[in-house]
Amino acid sequence: MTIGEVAAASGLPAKTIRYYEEIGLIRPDRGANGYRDFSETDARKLVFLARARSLGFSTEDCRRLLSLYEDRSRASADVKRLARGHVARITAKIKELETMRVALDALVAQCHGDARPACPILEDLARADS
Amino acid sequence: MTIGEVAAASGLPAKTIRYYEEIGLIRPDRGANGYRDFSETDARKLVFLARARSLGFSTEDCRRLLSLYEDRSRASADVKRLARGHVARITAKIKELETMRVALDALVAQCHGDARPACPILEDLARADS
DNA sequence: ATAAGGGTTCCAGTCACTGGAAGGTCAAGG
DNA sequence: CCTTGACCTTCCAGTGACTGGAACCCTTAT
Repeated sequence: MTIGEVAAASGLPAKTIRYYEEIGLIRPDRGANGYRDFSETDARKLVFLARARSLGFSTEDCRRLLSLYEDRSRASADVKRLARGHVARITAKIKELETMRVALDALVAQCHGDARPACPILEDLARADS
Repeated sequence: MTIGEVAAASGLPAKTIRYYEEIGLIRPDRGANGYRDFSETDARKLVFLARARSLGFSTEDCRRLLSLYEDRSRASADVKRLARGHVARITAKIKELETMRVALDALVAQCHGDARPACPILEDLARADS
């Protein structure tokens, strides 16, 4: 398969697939003309990567997940631990964003939003203790 | 004030303050020895920036907020619109992360997490339609 | 004289792509 | 046979918001 074909099959842009090769996530063969030649296995890995990335796994996590995926003697505990760590990071990020949103919502609610300059939002930003 | 003093006063690392000067968010004077010499106004701006960044505003948003902050004839509506846009982006990001977390939680719950290779997490990742 | 603890600049790296330039390859149509 | 267009290739630069480090200067105290 050409890069265009696996791109269509995986939903990943060709640029991204080249990048994944560059960082060693995949190693497609090359044809006589220098074009990449993707096997079914490569295509499956790309689908795997697309899904893992869409779940927010870093490319380094993806590398580990791929090697677990290919390791028939893996322990599911290893996969689970990795996933749990990722969930923890996501949860922390959500909390951080929620905190911001709560603070911002309060400020936005207080602001008249008219033509006058008085603005609780700017006043808050200028306060050192907030 | 020296950079170390405003760093302590604002809570921002000196490196970050230099970066803010580089991108034009502040323009501190220079002493005869080449050292940056921060005014009270600079210090207040840095506090403002620290707070705005902690609420997740981008540096470009910060630039606009700072210019509104300094504009005595501003309309609070402009500030509010900017803040609302930011809240919308945060909300969208939270939704995206929540979606990931729900999917991941479900997968983690299904995984035995033992020494055996069978793993619903990897099986999901390998599925093209998920 | 020197050592410590500031300050300065500049360069490189982070993460995961993305855009663009310059050029090679291939199949189809005139 | 030539061209056109759609592919493919590599390489370089840029994104955002810093952060680390090297190499060097300034000030003060000992």
